Amino acid sequence: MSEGSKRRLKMWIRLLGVTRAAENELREYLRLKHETTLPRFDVMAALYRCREGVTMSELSRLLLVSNGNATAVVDRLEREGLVLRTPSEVDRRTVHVALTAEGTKAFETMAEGHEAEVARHFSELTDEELDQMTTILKRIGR
Amino acid sequence: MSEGSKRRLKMWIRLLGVTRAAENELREYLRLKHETTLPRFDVMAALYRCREGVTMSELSRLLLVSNGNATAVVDRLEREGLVLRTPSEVDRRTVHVALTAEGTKAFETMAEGHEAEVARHFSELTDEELDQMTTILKRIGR
DNA sequence: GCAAGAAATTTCAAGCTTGAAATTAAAATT
DNA sequence: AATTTTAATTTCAAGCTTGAAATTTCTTGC
Repeated sequence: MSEGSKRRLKMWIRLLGVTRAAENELREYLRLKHETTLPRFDVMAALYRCREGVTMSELSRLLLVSNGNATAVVDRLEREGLVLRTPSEVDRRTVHVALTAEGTKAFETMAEGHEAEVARHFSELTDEELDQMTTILKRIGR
Repeated sequence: MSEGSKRRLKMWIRLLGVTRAAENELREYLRLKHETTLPRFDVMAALYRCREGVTMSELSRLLLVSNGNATAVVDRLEREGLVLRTPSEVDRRTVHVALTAEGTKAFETMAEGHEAEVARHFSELTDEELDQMTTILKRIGR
């Protein structure tokens, strides 16, 4: 194996560790302060960004999860009255999902604290490091 | 909300996306080429790094997952003969887990391709970016 | 128009994951 | 020495996640 691949592997292992640690903190915040979970929050965040609503396929593509997964989480959120499925008029295969008024309100309540937790977790980074990081991550994501 | 917290949030969202994308590729590699899963691979990788074996607590701390999770994955790996639990002599509460000879061999077979996949996924990064990234990630992890 | 193929969603089984409760054992306190 | 506290692990229910199969609908090529 090449030298470069070893260095990339080590970077990947650190990346995974940092991501897991942050996820664990966010999970705890959502559980303790809002009695919800990270997957639910992620779906709601995606729908908040796309106010007009998205199809199930778009949702799973946005979150990089399987369609079965999206279905399951949306099912639960719908049961709780936080999101709404609307069958499309033009294409009867597709479904539009969007936050309800209640869901929007619930998300806004959580989002501020969520952002604060993220900021706290990455508070040690300087502005320059933040820029470098963002630039590099953008390049990886194509 | 402060300007800095918004920038950190955006960075976090990108970080999450990059991590998920890489995980999805690695998951596919492990499934197609080795008929196994990422969680199983992660446990085996941790045990490969600690050849002498670790306790269940150490394992879940290393992987940043719950102990219940570690128990479940180790259960399955043990059923498949890839890892072995050994009760400690000194402290009858603790258990040592280690790869079996078969498990070690299986891991080595997978590891090379895994490293190659990681290298491929991050191939676009320059040496300098790799350094910057690793340095910053180290700082976040304390 | 119709059959074949492609696309969107759901369903399903199996595995993953969490957090809390239960169990067992060691350590600390009285 | 007995009691309390702390620690390591497992168990459990509920939810999360995947990938494959099934279903329904649209599209495409005859």
